[in-house]
Amino acid sequence: MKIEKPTIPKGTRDFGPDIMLRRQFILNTIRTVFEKFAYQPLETPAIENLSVLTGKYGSEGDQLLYKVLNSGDFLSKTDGSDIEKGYKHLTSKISEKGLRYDLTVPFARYVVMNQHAITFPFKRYQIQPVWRADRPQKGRYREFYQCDADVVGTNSLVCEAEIILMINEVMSHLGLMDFTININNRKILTAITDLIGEHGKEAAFCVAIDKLDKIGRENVIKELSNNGFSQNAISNLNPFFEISGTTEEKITQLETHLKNSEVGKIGLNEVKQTIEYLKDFGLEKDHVEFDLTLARGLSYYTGIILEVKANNSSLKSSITGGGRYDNLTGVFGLEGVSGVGFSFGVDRIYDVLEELNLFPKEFDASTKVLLLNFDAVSFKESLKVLGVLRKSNIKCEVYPESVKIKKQMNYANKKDVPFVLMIGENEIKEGKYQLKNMDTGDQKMLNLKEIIDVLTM
RNA sequence: GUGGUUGUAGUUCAGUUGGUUAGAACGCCUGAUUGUGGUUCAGGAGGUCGUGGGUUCAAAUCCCAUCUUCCACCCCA
Repeated sequence: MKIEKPTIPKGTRDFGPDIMLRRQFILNTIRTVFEKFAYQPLETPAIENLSVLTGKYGSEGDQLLYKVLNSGDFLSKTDGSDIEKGYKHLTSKISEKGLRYDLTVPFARYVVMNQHAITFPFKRYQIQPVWRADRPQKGRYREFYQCDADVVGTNSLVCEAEIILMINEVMSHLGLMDFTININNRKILTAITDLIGEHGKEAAFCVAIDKLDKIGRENVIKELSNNGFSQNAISNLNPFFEISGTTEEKITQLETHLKNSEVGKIGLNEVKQTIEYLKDFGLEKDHVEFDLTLARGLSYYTGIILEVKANNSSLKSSITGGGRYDNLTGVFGLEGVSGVGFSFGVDRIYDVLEELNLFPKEFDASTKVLLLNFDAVSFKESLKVLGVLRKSNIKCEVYPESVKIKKQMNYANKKDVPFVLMIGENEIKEGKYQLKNMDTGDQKMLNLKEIIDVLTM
């Protein structure tokens, strides 16, 4: 049999111990903050019925769904003509399940299925991997974690404000101080599309305007024009391009421009109210910047939208995003449930922290002391000592085989174990053990109590 | 889905216009040192040159296909 080198699928990654320690640091930080804000945990299955997933992310999104082939004879429901009808038709016949694409849609599904048991407003957080059949590149993976927190069943803008508080708290715990929370409101974008006379073309408008900082004004105009926006509409857009200044200044300018649009005024008020709440919370620096060009792709947002980017990072894409959706559960038959949520992209946050060298030096997760294994008698005594040390919550291990001391010491060095404990014939006789500090090379004969004192210092 | 890019030892990489037995560093193993590590010294193992096909007297090197890596576009965390 030919031996082939094992590989992992494109866009997926293994997380070795050193990486996992850092990931857990991020994950634990996020989880702690979610729970402090009274969000409750939820997990949903990795695979969902395709009917739950399809049509929720736009036509592009459907392309990026991983479909799971029916088990058993997946061809049993097909015949030759199905192939001729094309792959989309065939897919529906041979695949009924798919990997989840995000955590929001499964959450909506959960809310609908459990509406009678849920007390609204319902605040839940969910930290699980999601999968997208995208082509991988910088900051983009096919399997990645999302950390979502959503509230459903309330329109209160305090939720939006609390999201901004949570983002600030998480970032500051992670040591990432230089970031920007861009916010906007879908209603404002709807209003602008209406005001320039292109009612209903909001989606195309959003996609184009979102790229303003990336491709520039000329190219945005070109793209709008290509998408059927009239010359007149595009020139009507000019005043909006001129909006600038601080968040307050931008809002003031927009108030003039949007005075004839009901929906625009509502959207603007939502932004103002959210910022007002932030002041009430007493947040000193909120990192919030109003950004009229922020649109975000997902089709279900209807109110405030937000996106977080790390400044001074080579990663230009967002590390956190979210917004309000008025009717997410509507597609599953539950109308009138408004929700707002956001999601931390752990994998991207990891990349940023790594690049900016912001990870704490030590995580205190490795072995504190290694017990050397001299011979059978020493080993037996070691097991007793291990039990005592572990009762004192000391991370410890014995080298499992009685090999050369050099090799055992080397093991301690490789794992950055700060202490080794030598339990040999002499030590057992004396009832004291040699504790060696691997950094300084010092070693002392100590009794168990003294050893525990040193190790728990 | 579109365009580009990458692949040689466990790892990071050299490898001339195609020409003997494909190299280095680090890592690994053994010994100097049978109860004391990091350092040093001596020695050793380790490769179907991503895979498959083609051109050639001769291919890591040239051509084709395929997979893989990374980057950009579309879109997104």
